[in-house]
Amino acid sequence: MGRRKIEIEMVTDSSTRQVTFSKRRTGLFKKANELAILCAVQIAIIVFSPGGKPFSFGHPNVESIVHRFRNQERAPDEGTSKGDESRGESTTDSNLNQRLLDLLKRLNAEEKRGEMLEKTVKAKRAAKGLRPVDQLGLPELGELRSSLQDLRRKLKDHVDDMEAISSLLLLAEHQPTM
Amino acid sequence: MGRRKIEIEMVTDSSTRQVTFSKRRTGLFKKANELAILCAVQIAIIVFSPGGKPFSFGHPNVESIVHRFRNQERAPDEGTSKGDESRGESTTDSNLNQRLLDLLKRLNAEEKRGEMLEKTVKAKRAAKGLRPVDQLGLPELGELRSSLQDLRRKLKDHVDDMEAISSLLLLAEHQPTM
DNA sequence: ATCTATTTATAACA
DNA sequence: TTGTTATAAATAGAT
Repeated sequence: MGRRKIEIEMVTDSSTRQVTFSKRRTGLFKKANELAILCAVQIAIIVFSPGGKPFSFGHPNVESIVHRFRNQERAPDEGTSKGDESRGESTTDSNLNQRLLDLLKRLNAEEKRGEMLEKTVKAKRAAKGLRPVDQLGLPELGELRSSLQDLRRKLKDHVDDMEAISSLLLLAEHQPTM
Repeated sequence: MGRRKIEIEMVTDSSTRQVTFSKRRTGLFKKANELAILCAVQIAIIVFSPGGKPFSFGHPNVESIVHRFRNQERAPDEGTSKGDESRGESTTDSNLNQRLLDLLKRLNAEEKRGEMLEKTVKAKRAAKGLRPVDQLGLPELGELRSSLQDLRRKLKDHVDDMEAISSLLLLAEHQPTM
């Protein structure tokens, strides 16, 4: 979104990183605020700056949301009359989210570990227009794929879960240098 | 960012609102993920869907971040070699952030405590188009305003602090039922 | 779920 | 840092 496209990897220059953090944090909070108003929902964000300083955003406030989350309360903002359906999903969803993050972290770690892998992937991408995740053959990436397939199997009947998968795929596509 | 520009106000159509929520939540989580990687920082997001279902994102995970936030720990993610410089700032900034949160909590508490106050405020709002915070006259709210003015005075020369003020004002404007 | 026309967010710069 | 601008991205409405 700037003069140039940048890879999603740690910004090496400390100064630039601080600027990026400030600008993107502002943008993120703005987006969160819009989401809260547009959809009339509660949302909380906590982020620590590169220097370890805490910043937070909460609509209506962080504390109440954290509390509600911890108690896994599911008081309907506006009952969509799908009471039963939504009840069991929350836990599942949290688990998915966590797993999604774990997978992303591993993927990211793999990338940085092997330059060879990166080159291979790029070469393959250049040759065809296939999606990166499906092109990888190393054990670790195969494991990622297996995890995805696993997730898909287990979530066949859960709409929100399918949503989680798409999120994972979306994020995976944007992992740096793939 | 779409075919048309939309106003930031609750989407009235329930179906459209759900779609908007899904799309923007995905976008928000993606942005959070990028921020975490680009700046090597910890971040957590908790949001409840219009149906009351919880969704969360955490890098590395929600729990640890919430915990760190609650204990107001300021362990430096990575020393930017600006030891002295960043040392003094973090405390100031954290204090501001904390104060901001405290003020918001008190404001929120006041709302729930007095129905009378709420009605008065609503009546005043209906009468004119002024911002809520500036309309209140009760001791507690006057105190909030004083705090804001105090903050502004003390922070004249600090950019980050001005940012904190704008955040506070932004949040204050969106306090529920005011 | 996909596909564009547009609106936004931002990486470089100044 | 505070603003400006050229581009990359996000997304509203429609398919």
